Amino acid sequence: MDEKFKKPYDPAGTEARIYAAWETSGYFNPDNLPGDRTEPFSVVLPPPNVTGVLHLGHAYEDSLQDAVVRFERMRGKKTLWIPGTDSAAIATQSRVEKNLQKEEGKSRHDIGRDELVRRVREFAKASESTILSQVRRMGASLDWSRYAYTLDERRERAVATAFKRMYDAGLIYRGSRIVNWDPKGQTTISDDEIVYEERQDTLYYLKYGPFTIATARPETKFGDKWVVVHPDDERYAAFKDGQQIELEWIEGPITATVIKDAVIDREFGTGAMTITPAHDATDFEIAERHGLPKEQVIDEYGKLLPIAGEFAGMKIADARPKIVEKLRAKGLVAKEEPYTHNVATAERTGAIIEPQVKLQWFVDVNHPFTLEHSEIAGVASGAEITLKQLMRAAVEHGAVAMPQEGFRSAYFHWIDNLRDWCISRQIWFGHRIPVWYRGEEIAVGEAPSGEHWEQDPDVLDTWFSSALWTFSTLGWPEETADLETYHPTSFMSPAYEILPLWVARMILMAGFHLGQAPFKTVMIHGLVRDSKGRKFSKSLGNGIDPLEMIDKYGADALRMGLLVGSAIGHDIRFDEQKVKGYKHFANKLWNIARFVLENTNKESWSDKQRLQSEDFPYKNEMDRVAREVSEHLEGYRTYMAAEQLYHYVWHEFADKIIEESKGILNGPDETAKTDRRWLLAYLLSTCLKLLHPFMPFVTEEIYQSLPTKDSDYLMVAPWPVVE
RNA sequence: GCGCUCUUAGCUCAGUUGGUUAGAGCGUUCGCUUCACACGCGAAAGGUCGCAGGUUCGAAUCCUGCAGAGCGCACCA
Repeated sequence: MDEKFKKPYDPAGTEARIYAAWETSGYFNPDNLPGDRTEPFSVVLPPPNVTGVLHLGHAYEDSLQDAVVRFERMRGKKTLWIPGTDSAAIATQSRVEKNLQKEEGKSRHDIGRDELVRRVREFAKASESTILSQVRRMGASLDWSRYAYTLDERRERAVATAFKRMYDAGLIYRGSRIVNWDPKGQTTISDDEIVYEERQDTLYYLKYGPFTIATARPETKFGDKWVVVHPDDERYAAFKDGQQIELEWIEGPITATVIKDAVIDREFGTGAMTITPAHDATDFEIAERHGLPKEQVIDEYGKLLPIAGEFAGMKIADARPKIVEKLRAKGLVAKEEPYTHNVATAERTGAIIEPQVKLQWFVDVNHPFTLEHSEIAGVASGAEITLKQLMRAAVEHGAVAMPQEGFRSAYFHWIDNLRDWCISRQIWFGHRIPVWYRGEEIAVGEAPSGEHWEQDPDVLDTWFSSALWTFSTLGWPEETADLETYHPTSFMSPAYEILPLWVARMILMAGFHLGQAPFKTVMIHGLVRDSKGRKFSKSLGNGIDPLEMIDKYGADALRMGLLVGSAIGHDIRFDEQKVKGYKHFANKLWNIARFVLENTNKESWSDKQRLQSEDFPYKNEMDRVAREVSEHLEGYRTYMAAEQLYHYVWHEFADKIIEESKGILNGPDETAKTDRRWLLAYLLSTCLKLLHPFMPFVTEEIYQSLPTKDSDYLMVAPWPVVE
C-alpha cells in the first residue's frame, strides 16, 4: 500500500497535480480519447466574463456540467466541453473607463476610440488568465485546445456573417424607434437589461383646456399638442376625434387636437392624457398609429431642450419642481396626489431610463422569411416562418427539450411578449456593427473597397455574439468537422436569469443560421444564495470566494456541497458546514481505500473469482446502486445520484460491509477470505468510478494507487455497466 | 392584471411517473482513544409532509379552494 494513505487525504497537495496530469493526458480533447467512440456528447460552457473572477454561481455551474460531462466521457461517448470567455462589452468598458477617470482624470473622449478600445482589449487580456485558472481549480474537464473568446477573430467573422445573412433576409433593419436610453451609460439597452424599481412620486393633475390630465412627468409636457381619450368613454363623448381646441399651456396658448384611441385605460387618472411621443413607448405607438410628429424634449444627457423655454438646459430633477411651480402659478394644477409606481432603471448603471427616439439597428422578430433547411422538429424545410414562431416551435415540438414545466411556461410567456430586439449599443468596445455608409449607399458584412466609406460607429449588443456561441465555437461559418459532429450540442445548463437574454436567443440564432436547435436539452438551474437566502452582492458584503472554500476543504468537497440535495432549478442556500461535511466524506473514502488496499493483494484485483453465495447480495446491491446512479445522471438528476452514492459509500460499504469483513479477514476460512478480498476490490473500484463525476480529484488519486486498473486514468475508465 | 416557484424534523433541503413503518446533512442528547478513518465509531430524541375539501383500495405526491413566502412579465399617462 502507498504510504500516502497513512495520512488524512490532503486535497491541497493533490488537486493541482492531478489536474496537470489530466491536461497532459490530452483526454479533455475528444480527438485523443481512447477506444472507438462514435456517439458525440457536447456542451459549451456558458462563458464567464473575461475580466471577472470565479463566484459560487460559476462554481455550481461548473460542478453540474463537469459531472454530466465526465459521466458521458466514461460511458464511452466522444465528449467535448468547450471553454470560453465573454467580452461583456458594457461591463468591461465601464470598468476601464472608471479606472481611466480615477488614475488619469480622463474620459473616453479625451483618449479617443482607438486608444480606449486598445486599453480595454489589453485589460481583458490581462485578466483572462485569472478566471481561466479558477475554472481549472474546480476540476472542469474542458478542452482548452478549443478555447474561444467572444471577441477573437473567428467569432468576429461569425458575427459579421450572421449579421449579413440576417440583414439580407430582411430580419435586421435600421429604424428610428423609441428605445431604452441610459443617460448615464450613454447607450441604448434592451428590454431585458431593465430593472424596475418602486418609487414614491407625485401624480399631478393638470388642467388642459376642458380636460384634466394626470402625469408623473410634467417636464415632458411642453410639446404635448394631443389629448387622447378612449373612444367609448362617455365622459368625453362630446369631443370628436380630430377636434381642435385652443387652450392655455405652460409656455402660452396652443392648439390641441383630440385623439381617440382604445389603448387608453379609462380607470387611470381622469381617463384623458396628453402624449409625448418622443419619450414614452405607449405615446410613440399612438403617434405612429395616428401619423403624428415626434418632437424631442429631453436630450441624451437628461437635460431639457429649447422647447422648454426658460427651463432649457436644466436637468430633469432640477426642472420638475420649478415647472410645477410655474403651472401652479398659472392655475393649471388641479390636484396633486402621492403616487407609487415602477420606474425603469438600467441594470448596469442604475440610471433612470429615458425613452428616446433613435436611429438604431433591430432584429425583426415578426418578419416572415423562408427557412430553407430545417432539422427542427415541427418546422419543415422551406417553411415560411418568423423568428418568433421559430423560437416557439423549437421548444414546443421538442427540438429543444425543456423538461422543467415552469421554465417552459416562462419561456413561452416571454416569447409571446417579445418585441423587436434592439442590437446596437453606443459604446466603443465590442463587435462593431458591420455596416458602412457613403452618402445614400450602404454596405453590409465586409468593408467595401473605395474611398469615403464610414463604418457605423455603434457596436452590437453583447448577447448578439453570445447567441451564436454554440456554433461559433465550433468554427461556423466554415463547415468544419466539429460543427458537423458536435452541433446541435447535447446539453446546456444556464441560470434562469438568462433564459430570455441568452437561451432564447441561442435558439433564435441556431434556428435561423443552421436550421438546428442549439442544444438538445436545457436544464435551467437556480442561483446560489447566502445562508439567509440573499443574493451575493458587493454592497451586502456577503460574498464567499469559492477559491477560499477550495483551499479549506478541497474542490471535491465544494462540488458535493453545491450539488447534493439541491434540485436543479431551485435556488441554493450556500452552507459552509455542508462543504465541510463532504471534506470529511472525501477522507472517509480515502480511509476506505486504505483499508481495502491493506487487506487485498494483487490477485484480488485481477482474478475474477466466483463469489461466495453470501457475498452475492452485496454485489447485487452495488450493481443496483450503479444502475440507479446511471439513471439519475441520464435524467440530469445529479443531486439524487450524488446523494445516493454518499449514502451507499458511507453507510453500506463502510459501516456494514467493511465492519463485517474484519471478522472474515481475520478468520480461518481461506476461501471466504479470497472471495471477500475480491468483493472489496470490486466495490471500491466501482465506487470510485461512480463517484468520479462528482469528486474527480480524490477518486483519481486513489485510482492511481490501485494494483490493477482498467485504464491509465479513472477519467477515461469504463463506466460500470450493469444490466 | 397575467404567470411561475415554494410551504416536509430545530436549521438547510431531497423525495422522478401516487404504493409497504416519510429520508439526508448539519445541529441536539447519551456512550466510546474499538487494531481503515476522532475529518471517526455506536446509540437516541425529533415530523398530524401550510390549511380545508376532493379523486383513489391507497396521496407529501394528482385536482379544487384558501393562507403565507419568493420571483418573473406587463401596465404604470
